[in-house]
Amino acid sequence: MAATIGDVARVAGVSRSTVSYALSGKRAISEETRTRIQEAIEQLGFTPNAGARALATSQTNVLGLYLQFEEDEFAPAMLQYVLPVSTTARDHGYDLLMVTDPDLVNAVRRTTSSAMVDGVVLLDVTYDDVRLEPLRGATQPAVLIGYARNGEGFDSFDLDFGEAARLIVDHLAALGHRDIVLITPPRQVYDRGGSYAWRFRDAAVERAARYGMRLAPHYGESRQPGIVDELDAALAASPDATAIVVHNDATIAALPSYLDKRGIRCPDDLSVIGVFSQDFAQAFSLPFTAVETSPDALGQEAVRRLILRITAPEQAGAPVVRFIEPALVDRGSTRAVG
Amino acid sequence: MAATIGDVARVAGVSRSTVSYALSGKRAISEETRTRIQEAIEQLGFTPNAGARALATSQTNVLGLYLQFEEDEFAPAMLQYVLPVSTTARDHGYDLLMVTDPDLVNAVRRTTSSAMVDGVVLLDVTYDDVRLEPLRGATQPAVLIGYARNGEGFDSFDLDFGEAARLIVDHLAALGHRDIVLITPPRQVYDRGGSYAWRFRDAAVERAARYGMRLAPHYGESRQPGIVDELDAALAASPDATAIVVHNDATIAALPSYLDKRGIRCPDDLSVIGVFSQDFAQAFSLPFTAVETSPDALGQEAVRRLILRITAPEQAGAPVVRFIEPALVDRGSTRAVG
DNA sequence: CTGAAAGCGCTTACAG
DNA sequence: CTGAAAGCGCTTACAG
Repeated sequence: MAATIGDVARVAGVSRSTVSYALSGKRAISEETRTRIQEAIEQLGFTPNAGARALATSQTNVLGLYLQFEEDEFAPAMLQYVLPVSTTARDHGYDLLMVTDPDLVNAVRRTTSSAMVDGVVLLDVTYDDVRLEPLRGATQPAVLIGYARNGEGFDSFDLDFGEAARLIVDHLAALGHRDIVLITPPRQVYDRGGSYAWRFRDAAVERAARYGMRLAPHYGESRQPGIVDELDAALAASPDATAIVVHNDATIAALPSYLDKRGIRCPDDLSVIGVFSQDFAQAFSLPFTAVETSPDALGQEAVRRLILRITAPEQAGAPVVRFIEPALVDRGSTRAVG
Repeated sequence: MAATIGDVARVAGVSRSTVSYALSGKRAISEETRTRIQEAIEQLGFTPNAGARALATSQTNVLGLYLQFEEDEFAPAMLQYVLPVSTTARDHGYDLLMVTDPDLVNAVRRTTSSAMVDGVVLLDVTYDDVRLEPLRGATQPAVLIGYARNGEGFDSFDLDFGEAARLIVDHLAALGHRDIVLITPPRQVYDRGGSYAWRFRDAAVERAARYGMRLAPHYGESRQPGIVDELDAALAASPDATAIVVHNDATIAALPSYLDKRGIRCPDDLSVIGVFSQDFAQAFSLPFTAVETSPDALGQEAVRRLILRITAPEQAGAPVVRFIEPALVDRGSTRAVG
């Protein structure tokens, strides 16, 4: 069917090894030979067979991206991470194997030990991530987008959610707020071990305590009508709250409509502050001040690091756990009180 | 590093071919030999090398999924199609190579002619889709999710958008509506050749004309503040409109908030009817009657067909263009007028 | 029921 | 500057 390197060699009148070297540039080829080979390649529409190349070089130029679509997760939020990973990989000459098999451990083991991928990107990382075990036995390096307690030995990239919480509480404290509601990720995220959930919440609680502020955390929901019910309940439980902090994608996306419906004016009646990315704000028309989550930067940095570890492990050095610095984007949805 | 079939053979005390046959089940193996092999496999943690297997069998058990993230597209909507494709593929033993390279033609050519994939799933299909040309030369079968004029020879699966439009217009006509606004996909979708855009619009216009109804189409936007501005303009241009039909994901997602803000009650002041999936409705809490777009069914059917064409081409028969039947899901957002 | 061997299409020392 | 050959790790006729 498809042309092989042998066909190219025959048409160009050279040996197969010469064609191979012309392709890789790993040794000098005379100008004339090179053009003959080039012509043969074009004439035959030759592309090297990926399997054969992988077998010979032990490299696939494919990265594995492992993620799950959880029921309690807000799908649009996850997509923000997939895109930069995909783009960055391609920019460096890597394709992406997207693995969504619910049997995580097996999927990781299968794809790594069959040498389908040169490296692994983990999304939806949990505090005790079951995928790390099979990964330790793997020959391929891995990078986590998120943070795992058992992540030792792997590069990790995540937002500094503790710092994000402190930034927000400080901001509200400076404006004079004393009574705050916090909507956290759904309870299932905690159960599953999504550490960003409690890293943010615990830091917020601690910081608020330092200021002597009242801060009431409530588990948010990811689906209607739960989202609205939970908001109602949370606000009813804190009738004097002057601000709401939302660390929950589905809830913040539904908030503009909720506030309208309840006749709550922002920031006049209630200051609002969230945790989401610029892109997310765009897509959902969110007019709220927020800590930027920077999925683009995170994805890009993670993939770059992974590729460095694949191609130049000695340069990559020791595993790094990098918490990127959050920044507050003021969209004017908070105001001074008292 | 990783154990090979030779290692397994040695440990089990059999030949490599016997191990291979034990793996594939393609010939009878004595019970005793089988268990020895099984033990050796487990002891060594053996998984067949994917590249070697691909080289020997000309099969990768990988499907290519080709999509673009367009600026003017509402990302969450696209994800609905990715998920069922991924899930269905895995259910049939296939992994998914996700290709988002902006250089479409080259990406298709490269991945098919290097034999990285056994089959191709095309998303974001346009009326004159440039990816079909390289696909004709490919040895792998392809399936389109969407419709292309130059799609002859390929299996295609899409919603019957013409019928969807007629269903909606009929529904509104039966309720006595005579003056309707239609928000279509963004202009760029038309420019790019997204046929679902005009298939829906043209059918709606034609059907409305038959009833002697006024139907005013407006290009919707995909980002704020354009969405709101365009809605304002569209409604202002049809001050007597009693219903709005929204065939635009970003607009329908923003509509609840818009209606609240403008104090428009639905369906009392305005009947609303959309084109979106059950899942989309859930995620965005959309209380609107709509034509179900069935991304799950579409993705699943498409992948099944593709796999049939890969594994049993003689059974697959002639290429099929399947427009799945739309159904109206009544959520009570339309009412009788006049 | 099992084995020895050829072959899939590349890359890369080894030789010249 | 170029070629002949071994080897990557599988599968599968061919033989027994």
